[in-house]
Amino acid sequence: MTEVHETETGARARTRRAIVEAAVRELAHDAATSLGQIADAAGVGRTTLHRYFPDRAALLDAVGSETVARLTEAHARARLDDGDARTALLRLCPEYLLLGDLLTLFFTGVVPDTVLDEGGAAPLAALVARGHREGSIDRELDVDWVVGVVWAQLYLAWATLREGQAARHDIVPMLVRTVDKAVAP
Amino acid sequence: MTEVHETETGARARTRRAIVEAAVRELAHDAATSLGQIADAAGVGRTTLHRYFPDRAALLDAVGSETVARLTEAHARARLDDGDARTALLRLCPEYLLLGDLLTLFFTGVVPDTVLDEGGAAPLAALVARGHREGSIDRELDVDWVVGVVWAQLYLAWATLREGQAARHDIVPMLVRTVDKAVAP
DNA sequence: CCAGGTTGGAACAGCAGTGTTCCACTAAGG
DNA sequence: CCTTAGTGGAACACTGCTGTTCCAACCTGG
Repeated sequence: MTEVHETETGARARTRRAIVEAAVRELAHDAATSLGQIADAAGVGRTTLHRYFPDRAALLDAVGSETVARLTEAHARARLDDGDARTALLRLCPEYLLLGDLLTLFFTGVVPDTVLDEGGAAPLAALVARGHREGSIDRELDVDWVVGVVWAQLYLAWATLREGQAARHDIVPMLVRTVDKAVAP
Repeated sequence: MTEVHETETGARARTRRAIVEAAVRELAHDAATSLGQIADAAGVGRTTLHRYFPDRAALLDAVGSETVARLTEAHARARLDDGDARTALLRLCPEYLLLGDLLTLFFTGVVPDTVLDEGGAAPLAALVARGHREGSIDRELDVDWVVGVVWAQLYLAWATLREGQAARHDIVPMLVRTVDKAVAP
């Protein structure tokens, strides 16, 4: 994790970003997309894609790193340490929802879980554990189960949003409501 | 839907079942498995597989039919019309969980949603609508959202079970508990 | 026992994706 | 202006999957 992509010349950084973003979009839509498809979506030749990412695995790695970075930002914005754990958890939901397609990649396992365990998933588990100690989260439910329920509903919310079956301002209240009720003691 | 596979000679029916079951297992594990992989898992030559299912689409169709059939059985066992809707919904959860890998196929969209809409998914939506009328299910939540929450948690429960991270007798109570709390008014 | 139904293996052509090389083109910076 | 980093396209070999054909072996019931 000592890459210094940020310091590369403008053009390179821009191209790299375009490819990673297109990869996220296309992979979320179909985990088995071809590299050619991703290159097209990025508005870039397949040759160029291979110049930045020698093979599929390298591109997937980059997508993984992107995921962890965006996850970390979301944690910061939700201020997980402020107030009681359940309220913090409900603050986190809309932030996670902003991750969009990354949620799909995370959930469908396109990004290897190992990447995420190394810092992406830990804060949420810690938050739930705090809720257990405080008593703001149902102690009858395993930490893993609570984490799973939150992720599952987030993925559902994103899928609904993406399909255009409901608007964000309709979805978020229902998401928060069902998560709240499910995990409350 | 006028196939008469049941009336075929013993050997043919047995082989056919073995292939479909292996397909469910392998496709749940990896939606992009090759037909050769499925044939191996079924303990059958690839030639034989092609004899029963000319191409991939035909096999997927068969898996879809299997899904609808098993779904219908589950609905019958749960007696969806007995008692109040929320209680019936909670009865349905363990029944659905018995579907195992089929849950994964359903959820990951390996089986085209159109197949399921034609009879697989309707009863659940109808049940939730009844719950809304009765008042046993939270009216603040869309029917679609409630259905989604149930499916998402079922999938989570099955995934946890399949990974061996928890036993069925630990999972089912938590599943029922979170579904109940989430959908209760 | 033996004829018909059933099977598996080998071999084939076709296709799509991958990763590579090479070369010509462009545009931005010194 | 002219160098140079960055790019895209064409072509290539290679791999793995698909769907097909053909044939030898096999049981299994009559």
